[in-house]
Amino acid sequence: MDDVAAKAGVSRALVSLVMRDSPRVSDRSREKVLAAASELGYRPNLWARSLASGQTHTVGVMLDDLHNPYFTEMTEGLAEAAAAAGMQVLVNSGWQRESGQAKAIESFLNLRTDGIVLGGPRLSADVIEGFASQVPTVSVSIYSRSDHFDTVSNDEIHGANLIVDHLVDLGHERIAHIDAGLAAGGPERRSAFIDAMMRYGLAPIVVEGDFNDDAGQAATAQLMSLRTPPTAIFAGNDLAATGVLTHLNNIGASVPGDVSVVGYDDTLLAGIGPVSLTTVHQPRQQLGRFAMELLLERLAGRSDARHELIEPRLVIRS
Amino acid sequence: MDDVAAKAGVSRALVSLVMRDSPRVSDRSREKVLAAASELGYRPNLWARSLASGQTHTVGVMLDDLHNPYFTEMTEGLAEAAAAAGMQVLVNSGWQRESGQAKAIESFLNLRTDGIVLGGPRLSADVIEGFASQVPTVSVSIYSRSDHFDTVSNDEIHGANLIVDHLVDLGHERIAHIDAGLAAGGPERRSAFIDAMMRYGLAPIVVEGDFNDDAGQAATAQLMSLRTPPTAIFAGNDLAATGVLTHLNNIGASVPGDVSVVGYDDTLLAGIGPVSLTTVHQPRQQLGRFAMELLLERLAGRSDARHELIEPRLVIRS
DNA sequence: ATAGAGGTGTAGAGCGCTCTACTAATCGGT
DNA sequence: ACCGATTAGTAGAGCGCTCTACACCTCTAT
Repeated sequence: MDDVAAKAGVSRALVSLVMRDSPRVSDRSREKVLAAASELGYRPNLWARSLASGQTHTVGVMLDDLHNPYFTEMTEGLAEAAAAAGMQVLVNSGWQRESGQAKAIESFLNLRTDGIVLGGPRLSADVIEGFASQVPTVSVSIYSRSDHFDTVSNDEIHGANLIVDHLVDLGHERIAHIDAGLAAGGPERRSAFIDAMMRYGLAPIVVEGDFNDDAGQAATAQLMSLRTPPTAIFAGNDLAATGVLTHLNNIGASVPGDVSVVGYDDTLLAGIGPVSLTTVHQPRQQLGRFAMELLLERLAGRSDARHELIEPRLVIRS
Repeated sequence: MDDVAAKAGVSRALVSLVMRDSPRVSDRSREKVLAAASELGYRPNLWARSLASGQTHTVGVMLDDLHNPYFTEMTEGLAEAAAAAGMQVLVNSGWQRESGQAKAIESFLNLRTDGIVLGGPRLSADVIEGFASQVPTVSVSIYSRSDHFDTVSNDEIHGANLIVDHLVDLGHERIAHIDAGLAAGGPERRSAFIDAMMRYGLAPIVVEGDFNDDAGQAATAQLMSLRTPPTAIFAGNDLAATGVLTHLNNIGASVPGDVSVVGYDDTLLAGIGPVSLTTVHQPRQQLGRFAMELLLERLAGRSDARHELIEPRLVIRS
């Protein structure tokens, strides 16, 4: 910066102003500085800038699992919104473990990121509040009523109801749900399913599963070996639903002829021709954009917590 | 840091040493400092540290497309290796455009990351060399013989040959390839496809596409409207192949009955039961780990370029 | 002619660390 | 009793920026 200032015959402070697009610089000086800078190959050091200004212009994004398209698509929306606001995105994986998540967050705190976004936290609200007081924090996909951090989540109850309504409309009475244990959204979807079924006076059939293909297959094998197998299966998410399809395909059952199958999330998978899965759409990229908006509001001064619930919608396929 | 030093009754320099786990500190002082630090809730500012030390301990990872599981899985392997080496990973998307990639890299340069990893660069070797001289750079999935940056790539020629051999073995003669323009691996796959077809004395049918679902659908629509449509389609990657499947499904063509479809990459999508796509497997996480290793070697002082080629294998599905 | 306003530019003290060079204390070994 | 080596700790000058306070110049209105 000193070299550029010397070459342009101005002060270091002026170079700083030019680099930050300040309007307080005359066109003549601006040009001189820009010319000197490009000639010397000068580029401002963003970290030194952060140190001096106290703002890092970075957001730390902790993802439970980089492997899960749900989170990466959310991050995509978030990154877009961040870029528009002139912010960097720092991604850390929590490796599907609580300890990994804690480590990821610790490193964001040390880096003094301007904000933290949690994608599928496995941490209790207490723990989150612990650092949310130090840095604006938004939790995505896990609902909470905390006063200290914002949340953006899907209305799981509504989503599960959409599915049950749809299946009942089609005339189904023996509807089974493959749950997802404690994974993000799993418990809510299960209990909403049970409630909805009870409301219709139908027996809620629930088997244990997880958010992956294998679990879907195994659970379907169990369900189809019942004395009276279900006529419809609501899988915990799309990945599990494809497992359902695979098993049904293996035993020669037709879909939706013999059994109806519904997924959840409307990931890329559901839309593929031969899969064509009816599912609940969650606007993942929008979720990410929303999270970024909340963060920006916090940075702009808002101090009360906001909890956004996003309305899902049913995508009817075959 | 001053407060901690005062509280512990030592100098600021000693606090610095303790925070960096220096062996040059007595156990007694170490305990005093640690106690004072935790009492005051002190945590070192990693950016100030970077400024002073000249090392940022971050790697910038530019991904052509966050949406593509190929890249995120690669990043997963890379992030793991980075964490093991005590480095942060900064992820930026290039939004599938050359200009987006340039912007992403620009920001890494401004941040002075210790290294840059390019996941599927759409930039020419010249451009890459331009910044590779300033910061250690590894390009993943695009082969190059440059002396100025390292590459980790898949043996695309071998992969494309595996596919053509397989399809010819199945008796196909009208085989079409949907290419991926200049996207990572695209040109290599296309030219290897053409060579392999020529070797069999078969006419290489090539249409233009890209590494996404839409491009796959559009290209398939073109192919199927030919007077004599191909009996087999080799898509540039799995994502494009799912587009192929979707279109074929829409027009009522059966796979593999009417048309055989082959993808590339063996992503998550290919393994799904109802998709069951024959494809070429690339060890993506290993690719990422490899890239990180090369980067660490560079940081440790290696100055000659290394170009690693990874052998792919065919995964035969339906 | 003069004061005030607005537009440009500068000096210099930080931001929170690390690093080099140095001092002081301790430790065998002669 | 003295020496050099080792160990433990410190002072203070950076690292590359921003930011506050202030100086200077040119207008315009009185």
